[in-house]
Amino acid sequence: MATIAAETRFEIQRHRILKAAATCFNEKGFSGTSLKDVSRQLGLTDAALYYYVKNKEELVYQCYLRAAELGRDAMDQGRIEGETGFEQAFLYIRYHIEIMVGDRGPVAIMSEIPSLKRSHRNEILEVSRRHSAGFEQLLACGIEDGSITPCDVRMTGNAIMGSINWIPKWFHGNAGTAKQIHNEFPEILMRGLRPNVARK
Amino acid sequence: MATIAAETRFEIQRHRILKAAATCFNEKGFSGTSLKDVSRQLGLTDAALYYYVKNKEELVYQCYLRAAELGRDAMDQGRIEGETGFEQAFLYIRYHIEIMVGDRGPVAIMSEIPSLKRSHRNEILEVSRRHSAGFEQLLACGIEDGSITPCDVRMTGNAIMGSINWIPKWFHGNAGTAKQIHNEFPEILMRGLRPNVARK
DNA sequence: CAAAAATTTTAATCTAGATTAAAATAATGC
DNA sequence: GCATTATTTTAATCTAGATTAAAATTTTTG
Repeated sequence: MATIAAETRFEIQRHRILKAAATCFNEKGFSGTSLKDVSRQLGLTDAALYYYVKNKEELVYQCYLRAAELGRDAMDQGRIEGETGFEQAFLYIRYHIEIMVGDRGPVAIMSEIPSLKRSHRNEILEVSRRHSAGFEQLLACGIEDGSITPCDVRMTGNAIMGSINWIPKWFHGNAGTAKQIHNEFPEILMRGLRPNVARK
Repeated sequence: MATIAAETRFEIQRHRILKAAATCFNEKGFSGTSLKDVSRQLGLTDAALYYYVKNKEELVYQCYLRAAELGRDAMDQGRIEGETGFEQAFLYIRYHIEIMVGDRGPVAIMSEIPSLKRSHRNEILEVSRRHSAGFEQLLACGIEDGSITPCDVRMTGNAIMGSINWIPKWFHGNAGTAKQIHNEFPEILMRGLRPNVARK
């Protein structure tokens, strides 16, 4: 078999595990998925997982870290490529969703932060807050530069992020739907924010 | 102590239990909450819960049934009171959110349907589908009567319901925020759907 | 108030699933 | 191919938490 540097091999397997775990967690929740659920997907034994993560809590934590990283990447890219605040927000959403429903997914929904141990919980909460704040900032910039109609950025952000976070609850890997989602969702989520030339 | 008819007393307690359970489930998930978590909130023993529900699965099931009922009520009321499709959808959202963040809440998020036993799962899925379909129909009516701008009602419905479903993940009972949510959210979720007199 | 019914608790039992240690197997470098 | 390192499995252990039965307590009814 092709020789692969140890670290790479390890990282690949670790990565597969995180994706399998994310699938399970999204579907059945943290406590609802057993390590056997995860390992079975990979043709492994549950005990094998302990070679890659310290324990189950660590597994969720890593999933969340990865989710945060992917979200951050999407936002960075949106920031770079968009001109106006609107475009930046729009592109961020587009990229984030593309990742969630595409090959790099599934991405774990951070819906069980309370299950994490204190230090991890605090870290994820912090990262999560930063992400929300970043999005709100995009919106604020858009309002500033006139590309977004004035609104409560906190609540608007919550609404949009909620929609995005909920996607894995109803999307289960159908390719057609995936295309539909990433084609339509950014527009659906942002269309209320276009400043109107004339509205009574 | 004031004498209360047995059935009423039972129903009251049962109801308190469902609300306490919904709080826990929303926060920590199905498997993540122990019956002790629920009973502790009420000053009871975990064993006492078995007088009201057959088992833990039944408890979630009942929570979901109640959530479905409240959602249905809100939609009915929106249908009755609104004139146009837009108004009906808007009012439904308003009422539903009012319930979720108000005194009748918390309402359980139906995020762990897979944890239900088959028959319950099927029933909840059916009810849930019906609810989505009902909302999509409101949107379709709105498009029909010109109060809503043409759009993909399936995807738009998913987006809006996702926002709503996610609310309990970040709202934790603060009265000020509650007011803000139910004042602003309906507008935030629906503002993209107003037909525009003029848009390039 | 006393009997009957309703509600709750106490004290077990039982099980799934997390975790671990030691053994077995596979991959790699020389 | 051999020695070493990496990976996985087998086979225990251990524990939290669901569930239950019987006893205790509280409420209701006549």
